Amino acid sequence: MEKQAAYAILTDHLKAQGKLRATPERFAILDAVLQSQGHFDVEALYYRLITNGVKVSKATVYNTLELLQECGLVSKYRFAENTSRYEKAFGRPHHHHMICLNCGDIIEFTNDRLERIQEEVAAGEDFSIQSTTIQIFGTCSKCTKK
Amino acid sequence: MEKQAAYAILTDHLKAQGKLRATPERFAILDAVLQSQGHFDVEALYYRLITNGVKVSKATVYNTLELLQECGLVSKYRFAENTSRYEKAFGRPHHHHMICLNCGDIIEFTNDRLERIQEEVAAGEDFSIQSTTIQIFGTCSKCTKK
DNA sequence: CTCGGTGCAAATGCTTTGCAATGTC
DNA sequence: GACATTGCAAAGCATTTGCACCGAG
Repeated sequence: MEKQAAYAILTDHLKAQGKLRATPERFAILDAVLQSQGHFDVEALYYRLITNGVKVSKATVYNTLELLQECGLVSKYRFAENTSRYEKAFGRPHHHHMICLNCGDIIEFTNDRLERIQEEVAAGEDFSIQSTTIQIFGTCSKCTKK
Repeated sequence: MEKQAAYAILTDHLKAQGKLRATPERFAILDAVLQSQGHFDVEALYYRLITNGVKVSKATVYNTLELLQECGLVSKYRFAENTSRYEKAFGRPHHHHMICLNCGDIIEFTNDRLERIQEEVAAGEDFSIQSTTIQIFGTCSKCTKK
């Protein structure tokens, strides 16, 4: 089950860093992230934690999300707004986004050729890739029809 | 000369919108943008304007940059930080960025195949593209060598 | 002369920080 | 016990807003 694997990744990361501690808050936040669907912002995640009876502060949510990002369990995005958006990255293939500027809908897509060309381009500059983001802004089919 | 063409684009846009006025501030900011090299943030542009003796407020800079974005004279980006970055879009081909997470350097690149595949992907979803952004995060060659 | 635009400063909203209290190791 | 981590509230920043004044049309 994915939960155990994700826990293991986090635990390993904590140990690997030497001084990081395994606190209940960190695992509670990881839980909440695993249960999430699609994209979420800190506000929504915090709200879900609180209403589920988990006592955490927003500061801890921010800190932990950064930690989870470091071990590849969540991805952080910044579309057009001034809020950061996150999404669970565990057990999901690397993918990109089409963002509808009208209704805000986000369509995910994957494309091997895009990945390969990006690698080629980076290699040409001796640039070593850590992560890539492709965002296509425009109007989705639903909004075009209206 | 590019300045005249850019002025014309802005003037046309103002007229086209019906109620927008041609104020000296708007053209002064456009001037400053045209003189810019690479990416800049509001702070830097504002500072350049002030030190050049142009009296504008930051609010106007924000407003005008949005206006210039609407008529395609500047592009707005959001890399990882919490500041928006802009760059002059006039007379430049559509391009993308590799961002070095170590030194912050930004390498620009263009690639026709990437553009074409993006179009294909969007077409497959009946999504009509307005703009696209590709960001490759990682380590640049200079930093790798160190 | 009318209303859109500007400057200023205050307000907003996301994110970070400082510090005492807490609990992991 | 030592010290990383937490919670809380205050501080920071980038960006936006409200409003009186100004000036383009």
